[in-house]
Amino acid sequence: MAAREAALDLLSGEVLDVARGLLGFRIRSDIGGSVTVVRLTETEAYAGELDPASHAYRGETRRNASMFGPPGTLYVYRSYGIHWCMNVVVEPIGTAHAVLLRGGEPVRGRRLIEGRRGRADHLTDGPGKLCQALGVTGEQDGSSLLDGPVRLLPGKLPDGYRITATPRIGIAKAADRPWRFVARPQS
DNA sequence: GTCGCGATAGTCT
DNA sequence: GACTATCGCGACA
Repeated sequence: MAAREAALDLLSGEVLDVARGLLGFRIRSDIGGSVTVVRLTETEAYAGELDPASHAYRGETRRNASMFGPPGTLYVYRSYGIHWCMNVVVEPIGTAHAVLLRGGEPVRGRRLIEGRRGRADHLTDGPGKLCQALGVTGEQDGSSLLDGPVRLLPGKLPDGYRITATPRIGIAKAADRPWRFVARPQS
């Protein structure tokens, strides 16, 4: 199966399954003439208008418009006025379900990532850091993860990685739902 | 390793 | 005018 079809197949599922299933997938960005790749190890599910913690809970606005697009759309927003955070839109158009990409491990372009981050550790272990590492900004908001500058490539977690579910981070509403998924080497 | 705190500006009430 | 789907730093253990 081609990469595009494999990614679309996953994105057609239910948002919790997508959030879990994205672990091990890779994000490839081709921005500013340079390619960087990160393998995903941390995601969170947001259930659109059904989820008080979702940006889409109160319906469509200027900021969240791309959440209402087709599966595979990239939703990028500014967090705390400083950072960028990226989401993968899933399920049919209009449901505004999405998966926040929170963290990963550098696979390719490590030197470029270190340059963008301005340091050599903690490169991609947080949603703002992940976007900075990949060079993702509001310019990519609304682009397609299937054939845009930032793409989703199928992949598997390294041997020995285990997935755990925990409550989502940094939210006040619906804070009890264990919709954050983290993959770590078995300890 | 954990905890506390300030920075910062767009978005919505 | 209030509230963030965060980060990096310093203090402490």
